Amino acid sequence: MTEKLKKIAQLQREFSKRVVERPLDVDSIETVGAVDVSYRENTAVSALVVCTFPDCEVLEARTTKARATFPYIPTYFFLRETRPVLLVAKNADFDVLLVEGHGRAHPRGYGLASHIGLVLKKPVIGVAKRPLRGVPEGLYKKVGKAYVSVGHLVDLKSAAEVVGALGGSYPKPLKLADKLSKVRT
DNA sequence: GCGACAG
DNA sequence: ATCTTGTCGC
Repeated sequence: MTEKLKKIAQLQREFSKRVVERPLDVDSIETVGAVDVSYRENTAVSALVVCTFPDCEVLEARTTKARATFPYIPTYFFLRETRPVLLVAKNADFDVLLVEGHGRAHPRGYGLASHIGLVLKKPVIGVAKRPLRGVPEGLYKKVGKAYVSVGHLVDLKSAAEVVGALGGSYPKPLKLADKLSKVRT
């Protein structure tokens, strides 16, 4: 499997070049989406919450289930959560998306948030609770307790502004998505 | 053997 | 992430 991972690592370095970093007009943002995934045995439950920006009034909330097909391996996290995230974010509408995980703040400059951004072709911001080892501090910015990094179609400054405008120690939309994904049925 | 890191 | 009671602290 390590051989497979080496190929994946090379792909990450290549896709990393496709990531677009540019200012995002924060004043024109009207809605923010947030996705998080929780696990129950072999099932991945993903949740999406779309809120108004920056007041966080919930406009939409949905969940979806999928089989967890790949284990969690640090720096290869996107292999595990891309499917669940894309499933729940499909056809959803938002100006910018917050993803639980890193974007550029990754050893190869390409985490889950970057991958989701390239696939959706929408602005995505990576938000994590802890930094990954061996990642230059300049690749992320700490806002409250959140480690913010560029996912796609946004630059670090704008990304930090967006998360900062949401207030709180950790972005509320993500807290809601986290909570929703853990609802027992 | 040592070290150990998004979720 | 998840398994889990009580418990220390703001």
